[in-house]
Amino acid sequence: MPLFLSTHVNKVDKKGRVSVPSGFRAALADQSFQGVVLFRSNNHECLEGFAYSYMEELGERLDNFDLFSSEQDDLATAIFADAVQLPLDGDGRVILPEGLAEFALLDGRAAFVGLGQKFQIWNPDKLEKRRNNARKAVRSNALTVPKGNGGAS
Amino acid sequence: MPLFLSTHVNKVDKKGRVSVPSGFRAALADQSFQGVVLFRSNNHECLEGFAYSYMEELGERLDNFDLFSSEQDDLATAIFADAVQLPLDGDGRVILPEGLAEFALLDGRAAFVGLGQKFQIWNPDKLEKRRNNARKAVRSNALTVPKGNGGAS
DNA sequence: TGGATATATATGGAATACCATGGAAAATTA
DNA sequence: TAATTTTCCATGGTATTCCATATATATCCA
Repeated sequence: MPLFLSTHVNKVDKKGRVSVPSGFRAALADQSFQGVVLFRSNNHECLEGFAYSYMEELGERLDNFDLFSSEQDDLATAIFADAVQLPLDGDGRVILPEGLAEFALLDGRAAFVGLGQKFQIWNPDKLEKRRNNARKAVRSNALTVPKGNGGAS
Repeated sequence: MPLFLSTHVNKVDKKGRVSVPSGFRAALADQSFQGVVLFRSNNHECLEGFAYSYMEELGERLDNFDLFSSEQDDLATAIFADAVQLPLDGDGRVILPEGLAEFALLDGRAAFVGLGQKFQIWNPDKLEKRRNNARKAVRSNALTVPKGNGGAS
């Protein structure tokens, strides 16, 4: 299973083009759709990115909510309605839609942050704070990665 | 299952290259990805190293958290965002990214410390102190190795 | 047992390939 | 035709590969 790992900062040119880090492209290699899916994060001022195949899995998970529950509706709206599907060009770049770039406060540089199954795109300056907060949270809440299905509620 | 054992001190050249001890390489032999994954330790001024397969396992475990929960987000950020995936070159070396070398205070030499499933990379001088402390802790707390699935919560 | 040879490992430097990036050309749309 | 989007190509920088040498470890034979 390919994972999104590490952090890479790339430039956004005036046409909104950004190189997807080559390591991330490798994680997308054997997909039917050559590209990424992006949408606004619910928790931070950043973008969330997935492989297309993972979106399908997301759909299945949402099925675990009651079909007409407001939670299901809210989540589906937040995720699917807002998502954009961006193809890679011949040189491994995508074009960030203006609205998304604005939302994530991306001026000229974009930090691709690998989070395993997904990744995020941050303004490099904002990211630094976020990182420190995450580390702090892990330490102070004594968060650990559960064995087996330990995290299931 | 790969086991990392013993301690080896190797040189870091000016390009940041270090030979991974051959014993460690043997532990990585039958892996899909020929290389190691490194990130900053949360507890010490050293680096932690894993086989790629271990990261895959971590990824699966993290999947057990709700996808957009802050716990999932914090853990993934703390673990995956900081991690780097380093391939072995033809001679069994990796190149240490500058940021990581700096964090672990590695100037020209790196001590690879086998810890079973994982290993650490230390500044050889700092390691000596750490070792004494660890031995002391084991003695005074009468620490022992749990048997079977002792680690399960 | 000692010495010599062979094997494996570690290390340094040079050649090569890859990737990110900027700009221009071609194609598409209005 | 003008404006936009998409594809293509050129370049500089960086990372990866290749080769050559030194050091240590193991093997073999006398």
